[in-house]
Amino acid sequence: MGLPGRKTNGEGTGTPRRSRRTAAGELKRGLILEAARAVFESEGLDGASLRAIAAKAGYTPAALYFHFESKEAIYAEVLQASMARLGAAMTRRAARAKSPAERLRAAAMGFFDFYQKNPRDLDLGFYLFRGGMKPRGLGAERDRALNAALAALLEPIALAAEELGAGRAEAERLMVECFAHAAGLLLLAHTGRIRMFGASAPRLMASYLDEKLERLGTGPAGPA
Amino acid sequence: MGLPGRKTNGEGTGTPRRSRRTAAGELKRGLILEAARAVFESEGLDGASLRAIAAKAGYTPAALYFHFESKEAIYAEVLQASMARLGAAMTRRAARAKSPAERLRAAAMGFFDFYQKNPRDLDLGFYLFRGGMKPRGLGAERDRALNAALAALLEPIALAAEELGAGRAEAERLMVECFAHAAGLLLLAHTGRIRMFGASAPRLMASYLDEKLERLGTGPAGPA
Amino acid sequence: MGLPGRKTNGEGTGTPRRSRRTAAGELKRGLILEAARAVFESEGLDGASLRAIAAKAGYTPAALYFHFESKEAIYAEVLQASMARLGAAMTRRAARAKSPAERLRAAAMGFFDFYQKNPRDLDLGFYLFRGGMKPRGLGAERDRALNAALAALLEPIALAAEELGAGRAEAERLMVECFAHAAGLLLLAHTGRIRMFGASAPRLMASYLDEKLERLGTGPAGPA
Amino acid sequence: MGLPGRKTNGEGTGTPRRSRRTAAGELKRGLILEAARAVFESEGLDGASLRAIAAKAGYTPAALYFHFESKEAIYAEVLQASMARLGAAMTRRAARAKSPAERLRAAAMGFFDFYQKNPRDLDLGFYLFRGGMKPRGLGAERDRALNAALAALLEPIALAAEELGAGRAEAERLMVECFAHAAGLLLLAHTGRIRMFGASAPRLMASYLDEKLERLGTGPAGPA
DNA sequence: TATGAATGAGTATTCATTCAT
DNA sequence: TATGAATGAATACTCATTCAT
Repeated sequence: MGLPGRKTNGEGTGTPRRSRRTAAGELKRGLILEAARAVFESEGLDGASLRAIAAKAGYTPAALYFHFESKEAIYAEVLQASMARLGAAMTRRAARAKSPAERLRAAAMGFFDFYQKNPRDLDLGFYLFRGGMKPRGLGAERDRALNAALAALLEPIALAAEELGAGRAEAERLMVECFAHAAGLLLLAHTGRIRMFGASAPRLMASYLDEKLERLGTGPAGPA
Repeated sequence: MGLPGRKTNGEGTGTPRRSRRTAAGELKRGLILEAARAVFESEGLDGASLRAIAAKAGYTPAALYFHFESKEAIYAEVLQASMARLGAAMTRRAARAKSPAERLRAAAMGFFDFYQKNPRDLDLGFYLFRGGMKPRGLGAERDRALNAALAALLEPIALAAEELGAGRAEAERLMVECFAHAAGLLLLAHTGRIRMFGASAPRLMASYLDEKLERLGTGPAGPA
Repeated sequence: MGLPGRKTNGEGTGTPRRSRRTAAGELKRGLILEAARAVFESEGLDGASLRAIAAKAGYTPAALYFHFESKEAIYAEVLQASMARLGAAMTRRAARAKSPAERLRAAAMGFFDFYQKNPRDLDLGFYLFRGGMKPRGLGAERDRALNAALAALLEPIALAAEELGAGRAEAERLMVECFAHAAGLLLLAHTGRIRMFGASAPRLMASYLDEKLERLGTGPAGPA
Repeated sequence: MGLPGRKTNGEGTGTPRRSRRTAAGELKRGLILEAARAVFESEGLDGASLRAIAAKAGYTPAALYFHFESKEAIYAEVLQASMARLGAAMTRRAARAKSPAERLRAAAMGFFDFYQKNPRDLDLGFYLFRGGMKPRGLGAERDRALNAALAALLEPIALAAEELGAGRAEAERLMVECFAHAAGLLLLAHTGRIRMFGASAPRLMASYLDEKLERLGTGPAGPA
């Protein structure tokens, strides 16, 4: 009666065997992802079991397997959606910026503030960008996609730096530095290590950008 | 790689109630911690179950409870050992520094390099400093201890900054910023997001410190 | 011996959240309860672990969780079924009684005889009516339900006493006394302490009722 | 190292292989039993693990095996001690009784009150008089001993009844009835089923004895 | 497309007991 | 006489996944 446990797990690469052509199908996928996000939000990463997601979505756990290959696939798509929201937030913010310097600030602070205000998205990002995804074969491809998405998201920072006179290499370096500083501050803030030093994360991020911009104006910092 | 470090291991931390001061006992504790580290290394944090650790150590799961109060206690002690090694590395490095500026650099780069070279310790740190430890009753107390240890480890940075003319507040801010930048860079490097931009994490860290030191020499950055 | 009784089994008791009204499902539930009863019978209450029950039923332990919320839920339902059988037996007996005195006797002796003939049901009752159910959160609610069921079962004794002229308070007292005497005799009989005195439990119960009835006829015993 | 789990369990009957001749040995046995009692008192039956008892006694679990054959053996001896205390309480009470009727009352109420006031002893009695003791071979002999002790304890009731004119058979029957009624009331009281009917257990016991004594005075109830 | 049913592996922890020392 | 160390079996319960229907 129902031989289980034989984790055959697809044909190797990671492309779902489902057709995914019907409009109804897409809609249901969306509802499930919504439910997953809600569960992440309320229960955190550890509480976000397939069962919990299914329950929230009004489905049986088994039903999800028609729409998604695995739990990790759901996680990944939720992260994708999260990054899409992040991108939207950053775009919204950039639209109001008038000068290159303002664009740089808008992009970097947009990134920072999004995660500052949505700590669960941060959780998600940390989790999935790290070793969370077990079936590595599946992960590799998605990893590329996530990297590309991330690069696209951060690109405005580099562009603005170029507009401010930096060379391409320097501009990219600055972009990475901003990303790193933001990530570090967020990590600290998120885990309470910032408050413990009596500091304010957003202010630290802002002043970091101040210094960077000032330096950009002054002149190139030399090759590093 | 084995040496569990100096452990101090007073009477209040998290060891079973009995006396257990025998040399053989301590040795076995060490072997178990070694095994735990190895499991972290090979299986990642999620795979580091009690069973896995016990198996690696050549024990029955139940046997571990003679030596440790709980799984979390093992985790915590492994982390403690990791931080002890970090501290030792930083101290070694600081010993060779002659000027305040060098001391600051030594401390910050010592911190950074340790984790750069021991990515599993980084994993451990990230995991345990975050919400990983569920049973909050135990966790709360240990959290304080870890925070204190961390603060003590980073303090040399602040001290050096003060020697360089910074006020206490500014010095602490700088310390936090260095910590955050290092953490961010490590995170990125660790997850492959740095190479993808063709950058070198240690060089980025070094140049971050250059800028900071230069700014310190120039004069205070104003209140933030 | 199988029939789990009338179970009523509304929507609030202790069954998994889903609809599950399928005939096959109910049947399997019944089989599991049967198995649970059998395990109680052969292993005693302490040996009645989930595993044991599952094994007897031909299931994996995990499978039971599809049909029941928890181990205690199984216990409770087995007890419910037991009480349902008890109720049926008492009702059958009461139907043949013509006078109030006969009704009182029928109720009390029906209660007594049921447990006398089904010692495992007695075990079950003793166990579950005592501190056996650890998770008090669940237990508290169920406890009320069981108390109510028990009270309803014994009520005919009090009613008959009232018909025989007793006031409400006296009638209830008598009911409790009968219950206690029956419980005590059953306990003794069940543990072999009765035979050891060369006495017959049913005869003792019957003569206890004789005395009580005689006393009721004579007049009230005064306040106690 | 250290092949365990092979429950060889003595040579069959239940006589400990220990010598038990030294005075010091007896003293330590006593201390352990004391500890066991204290644990029963504070933790209840389920919390009374060997480990807990050993800890309370200031020993290692393994140490207890020098003094006792098994956990059940400790339980049994604690019960023996409990019954000894019960006997003492009853004797004390009987000493103050002047007439046969008073002696009967003293014995029965002494029994009842002891358990009423020491519910943990009741727990113990219920547990061990029932199927609690797993190694049945061991249990059989002890069972006889316990039965004998119990019979001796209750005998004063029968004796008093004889003094009041009852034949031996009738006297024994009365003794058993009193025992049963007390046991039943205690069970109900102990599990909260008495309060639920708004009755008071001791009062019910007392009035039961009133009726019995009245009936004894009146004349024999005829053979049953 | 979805469900009910079931699985096997896994979770941390407790237990009474044993044995070398 | 007692300990430290270890064991194997047990505990209830969760998980992602599968499959027949």
